[in-house]
Amino acid sequence: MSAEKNLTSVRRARDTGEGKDKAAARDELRTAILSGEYMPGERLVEAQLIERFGVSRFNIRLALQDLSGEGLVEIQRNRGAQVRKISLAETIEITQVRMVLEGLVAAQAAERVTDAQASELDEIGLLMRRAVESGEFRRYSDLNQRLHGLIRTIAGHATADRLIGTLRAQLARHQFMLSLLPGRPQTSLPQHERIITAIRERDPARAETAMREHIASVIEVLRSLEETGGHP
Amino acid sequence: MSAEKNLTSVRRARDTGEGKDKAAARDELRTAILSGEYMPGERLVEAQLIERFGVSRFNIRLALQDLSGEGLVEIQRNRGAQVRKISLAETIEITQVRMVLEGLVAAQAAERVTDAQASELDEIGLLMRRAVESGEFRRYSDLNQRLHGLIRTIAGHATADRLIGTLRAQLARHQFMLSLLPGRPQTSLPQHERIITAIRERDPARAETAMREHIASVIEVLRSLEETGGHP
DNA sequence: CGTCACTTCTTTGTTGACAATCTTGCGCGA
DNA sequence: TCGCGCAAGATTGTCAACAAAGAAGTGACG
Repeated sequence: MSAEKNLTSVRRARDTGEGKDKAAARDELRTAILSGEYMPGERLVEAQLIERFGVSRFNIRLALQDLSGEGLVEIQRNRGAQVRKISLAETIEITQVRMVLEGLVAAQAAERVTDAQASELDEIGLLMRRAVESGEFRRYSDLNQRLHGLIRTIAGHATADRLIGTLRAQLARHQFMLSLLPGRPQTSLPQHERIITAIRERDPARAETAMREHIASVIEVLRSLEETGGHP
Repeated sequence: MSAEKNLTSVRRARDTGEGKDKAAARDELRTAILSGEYMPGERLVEAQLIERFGVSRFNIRLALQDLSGEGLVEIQRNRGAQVRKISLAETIEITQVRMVLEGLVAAQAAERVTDAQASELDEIGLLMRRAVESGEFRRYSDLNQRLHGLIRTIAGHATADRLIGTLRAQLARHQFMLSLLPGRPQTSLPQHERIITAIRERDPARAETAMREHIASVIEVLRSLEETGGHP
């Protein structure tokens, strides 16, 4: 059962120059955490992870170390690792950082977008509108991710891209909840359309403003949760 | 000679909950890299580091792993670690990210500044003006760091703070060069004063704009270097 | 009945040896 | 002389056993 997995992981190890099993363990464990399989605060006992992933303890520890660097896991000396808890206050901070970073990326996307990419943006916008009109919220959420991802691709800003990726991962659980709040799609759809329009018209300043307003409205929601006592 | 060092590192290990020698090795190695003791591209051979820091190989590896996460070191499988080279293009990207992050921090500082902190800002501004007038560029550079640090303290934005710290570290060498460019202080002094004024008057939007203009002018300098072929 | 010290067990941290890989220097032949 | 393979050395990657720390259970004492 582990033969094929070993082969692929070895293959990738050759290509990327990473520890053969460490990378596999890290990726699988990250996926497990993001999918909610391990809850925040839950202890990650090395022996259990060894059994689950079939990887040596050495590589498990390296993987945990990596995820600690990504902010998904917290390691306490002699006390092991646990899934990091992220408070609502910290969620707001992270989203604020995402706001300015994605704003930067949107501006650069507006400077670099090609005609082909512009029509791709338009298409996503169209699909989003349809999804909202027909109440397909899950599909809308997927399109949302695809839109932000495409904008990041267009911008080609590796540094911002990497940071946004790790920040988004830390909020994976919260974002999921947010997109399901009542009225959210009706609020965010026009925001998304403004972002698309600004990038398509190659207007960096307006693209940045539109992106920031969009994420600022997410922060507003988070702040309101803070007051009504909606705990993480 | 290593007795006292071991004592302090053990002490800190207890307090922070980190590996006793790993943290020491990481900090010392980072300092060595930032001070230019190891040049970009230079190989960091584990055996040498063991001898230099008097730390076990295990902890040296952990330290290298950490610094890799900070972007100071690049690790290639079976080929060891080397000081990461940062191209001019990447320097620009990193500075762009710093621009938006420090802008965010400046805005939040304007919202939270106390009267005592406001006068401290004023004082730094005064000292900066004096330093420029008397041509003390080294002192001006120090005050520059102190100003940005104070703003970050006032803002109290842990997430942005941490990211800015790692980004600044990656550029440590370049920043040093930049502050010595002819005419730089005359350009940046009024920018700094505008930042101080905006924060003191508790105007977040203007504080953010001023900070971004300040760092944008750094990016302009970098872009000009890019064209004249001023290599990293 | 609660609490404190002690013991036991679980879990993590560290080390040294060994294996895999890369690099370097050498010799051979064209 | 130059290029090519091969072997020796250097360097990193991995593992399994051991040491140390923390957590949990136990029993005696107030």
